[in-house]
Amino acid sequence: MTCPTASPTSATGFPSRTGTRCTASDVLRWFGRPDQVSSATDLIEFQMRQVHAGRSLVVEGQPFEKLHLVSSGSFKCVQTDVDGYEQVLAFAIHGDIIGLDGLGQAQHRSGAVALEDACVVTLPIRDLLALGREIPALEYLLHHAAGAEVSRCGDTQYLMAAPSSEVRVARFLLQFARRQSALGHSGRRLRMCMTRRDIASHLGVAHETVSRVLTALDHDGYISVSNRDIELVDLSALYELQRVTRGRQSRERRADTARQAAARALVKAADSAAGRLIECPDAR
Amino acid sequence: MTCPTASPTSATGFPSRTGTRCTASDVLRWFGRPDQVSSATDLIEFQMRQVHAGRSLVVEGQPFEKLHLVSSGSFKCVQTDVDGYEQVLAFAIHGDIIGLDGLGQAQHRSGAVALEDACVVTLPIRDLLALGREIPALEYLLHHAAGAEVSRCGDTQYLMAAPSSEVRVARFLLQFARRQSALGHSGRRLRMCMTRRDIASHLGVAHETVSRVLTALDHDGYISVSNRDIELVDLSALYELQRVTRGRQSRERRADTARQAAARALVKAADSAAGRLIECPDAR
DNA sequence: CGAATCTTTGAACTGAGTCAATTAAAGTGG
DNA sequence: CCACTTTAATTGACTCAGTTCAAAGATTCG
Repeated sequence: MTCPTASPTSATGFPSRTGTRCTASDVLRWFGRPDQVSSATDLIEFQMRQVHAGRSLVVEGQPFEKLHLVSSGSFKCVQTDVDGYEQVLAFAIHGDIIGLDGLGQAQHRSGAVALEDACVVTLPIRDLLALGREIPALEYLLHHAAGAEVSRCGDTQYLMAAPSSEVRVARFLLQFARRQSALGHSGRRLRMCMTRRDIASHLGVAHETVSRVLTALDHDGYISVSNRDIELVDLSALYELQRVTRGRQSRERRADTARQAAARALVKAADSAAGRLIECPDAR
Repeated sequence: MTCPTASPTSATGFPSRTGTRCTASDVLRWFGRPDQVSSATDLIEFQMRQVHAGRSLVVEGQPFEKLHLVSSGSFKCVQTDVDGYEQVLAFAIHGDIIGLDGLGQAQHRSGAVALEDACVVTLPIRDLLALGREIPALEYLLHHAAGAEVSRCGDTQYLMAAPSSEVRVARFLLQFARRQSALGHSGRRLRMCMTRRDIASHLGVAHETVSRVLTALDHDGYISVSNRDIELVDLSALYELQRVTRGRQSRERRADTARQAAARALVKAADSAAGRLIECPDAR
């Protein structure tokens, strides 16, 4: 869930200090619906909560009582199987809502762990539903978040279905970049707070492979990796690479042809096509 | 989304003829909430629609206006990328709600194609939301469906993240069986209406691999494949196989040891563990 | 009955997993 | 603040599961 019209100002202007309370007006502005703000929404307050790096915000099996709107920091959403293997389902950043898997269920089936010190707005589901009856914008917000969550699952599956690990990583980077830029952040310079192992789990590959692919993409000039900071150097080339569904070319041929001028034209054509799964993030 | 307390009687008793209208009471009973049925819900009618095999119920990019409750038949939910590659996101059967990806969005991002002649109940979202205000059970139904959809995404990711294709297929079969048995159908004898290619797309493997794995599982006595009818012969062995997360044994060793008596005990132990991702379906 | 699609099977190649060892980074405690 | 421990990341070598290409059956449908 990203805010479609968020400006950098509103992003930074959002309250993020612990102990601070946050009004429904703040939340609505945050989601790009300042027109829905009223004196009534000014009076509705939600609690904010700080979560330290490595701590769980939601635990698997916990009764479903509230949703969490990420105000700052980031989380990984995980599901642990009987043998203790941790599957990373998603990464939640700024503006995402955590806990939607519990909607209408008795308990959460996935947990959420903070990847860095973070701050969330707590939205008790009972309150939210009650308020939603009087303030349609709040009800809409919930539905929008749920729909977006389902949609994003499709993106993730598309990501995981890629035949080569190189493509998976490329798609992951582009998806991540796109979400960042939708929030008014840089879509080129990315801070990856998660470990390589987390990324690997999310993509369904070995963590060594993630490491190798990142190194390879760096060598080939697609990206620039420095520890957990990744810069997308050649966005259009990366976009081309990510498109490969099957029977991809060898790295040499790609470097010679695909990455040339033609790429840019193709990106534009693809970008304007309807129903695209991954958009090429704007240069910022 | 499956009905937790559905009995075979209520399943077959649900109206499924085209042209028939279906009341909110029918829908509530269908979802195991007969206590919520009232004279008011008797008066609310929803249209039913028949969809022939191969026809689209929802098209990608279509404006979001309604949800569809599958009354009979089955569907595949798909997302097509710019190059025409079709990613199968899920299979919807009896009792599932199609179109939740559009909730709170302007349009659908995934489509739905009937795998066989099917019948659905059309739930216009405007009506549903309006009715939800007066009849909380209907609102709850929507939320429950949305939460279940998100949860199921986790299952699918777990499925796709499996390191070996054998495990992916095993998990897929068990998931499918579990959903069938939750509806009061057999969890052993499965009718797979989708093509091998559809399964392959959903699992993120080559369609040849699906074919090979099914043949292998048949030879090893796990299942019995006859065209699109698959019988799960040894459920506990299949459950054991599915658990393998990494570094699996060779097929011979498995056949010698794991499939023996020990398996059954392990299944029971695992079955009672909380938070399991895939339950071992009951024998029916 | 023929065309199209789906399914199975074979053979060859290779990408990615596994194991292992080294280096780097991030905590921890004195 | 530095030594020490622990965890994360990188890199190499080896092996094999799974993709790809190809071609032969089976099934479905008009």
